[in-house]
Amino acid sequence: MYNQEALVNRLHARGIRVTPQRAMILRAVEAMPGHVTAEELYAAVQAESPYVNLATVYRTLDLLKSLDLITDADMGTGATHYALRSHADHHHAICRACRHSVEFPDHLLSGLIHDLHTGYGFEAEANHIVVFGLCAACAKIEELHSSPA
Amino acid sequence: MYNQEALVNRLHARGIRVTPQRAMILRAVEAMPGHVTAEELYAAVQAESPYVNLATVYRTLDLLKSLDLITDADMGTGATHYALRSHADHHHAICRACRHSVEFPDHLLSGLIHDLHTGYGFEAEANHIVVFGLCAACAKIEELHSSPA
DNA sequence: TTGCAAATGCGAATGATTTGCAGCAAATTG
DNA sequence: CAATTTGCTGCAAATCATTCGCATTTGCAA
Repeated sequence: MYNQEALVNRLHARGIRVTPQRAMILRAVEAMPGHVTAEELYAAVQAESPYVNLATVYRTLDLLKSLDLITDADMGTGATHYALRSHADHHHAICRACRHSVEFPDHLLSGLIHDLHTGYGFEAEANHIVVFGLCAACAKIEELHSSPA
Repeated sequence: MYNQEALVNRLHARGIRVTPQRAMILRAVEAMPGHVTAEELYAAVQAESPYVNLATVYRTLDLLKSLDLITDADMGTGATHYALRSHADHHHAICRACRHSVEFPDHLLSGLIHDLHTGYGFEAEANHIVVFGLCAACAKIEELHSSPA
């Protein structure tokens, strides 16, 4: 898996200070699977050391984002979800009814990304696209509700 | 263009009360082009009558959303943008550097929507998809900054 | 060691959205 | 019609994620 120190090394390599709190946050990001909220990371880091501030978590997340090491996505829950860039090989289709999310692979977007590039010169950062809609089950339910008009 | 009373009629048709404030908000939604924030609608309606509350604007927007008459999209500005469902025949590619947005047509997503449907039974409501990335100009600038490594 | 820039903690501020609740208006009932 | 139920509104207060100001601490360089 991940080096568990990969992010720390990346920061070092770029001559960025790696403070204890940053190291803890970085390790937490790497250790947690998939997408995490700032709050969840905060909780994880607190378990290790209670003297890390939520604001610092946000600031570190911002730093990592600006270095392109993590990606963020709005999954429609109110809180931003973060994930390692290297984890971003899939996307999400989220059902607006049951809130469940279906992951779908990267290549379903390759057409769109290609078209945006050739047609508009736009470099889509399609790392964690979120598409809303209705999952199979909920779509069926909606249908029942609307058809007997 | 739009009937200017189309939404009002739709509500009537569904047996939903059309109060003065709702009528004003509905007309404002129809009159304003493209995507609007709740705050902008609020301002527009205030101009007509100062006794309409922001909470009512939100509540009406929720109502319209639940009736599928409008769509909402997070354009990354903090505030949700609303648009008439009938206006939703395009999508947005937003540059994370210059914040400009490129509109792209519906059909670039047809492949994705089709794949999600056949592969996952997911009914994507791809009315106002927002894709972030870099526009042609900003991509070039980024390139200059990173290449001399 | 001295100094300065960068990083942190803390609590307060922000900004969009929601909610509780009392008052009102419209629709429904008898 | 009067009475009653149902739903809408305004208001102000509450939420919730995120950011800021600012005083303090830390890391690294001279």
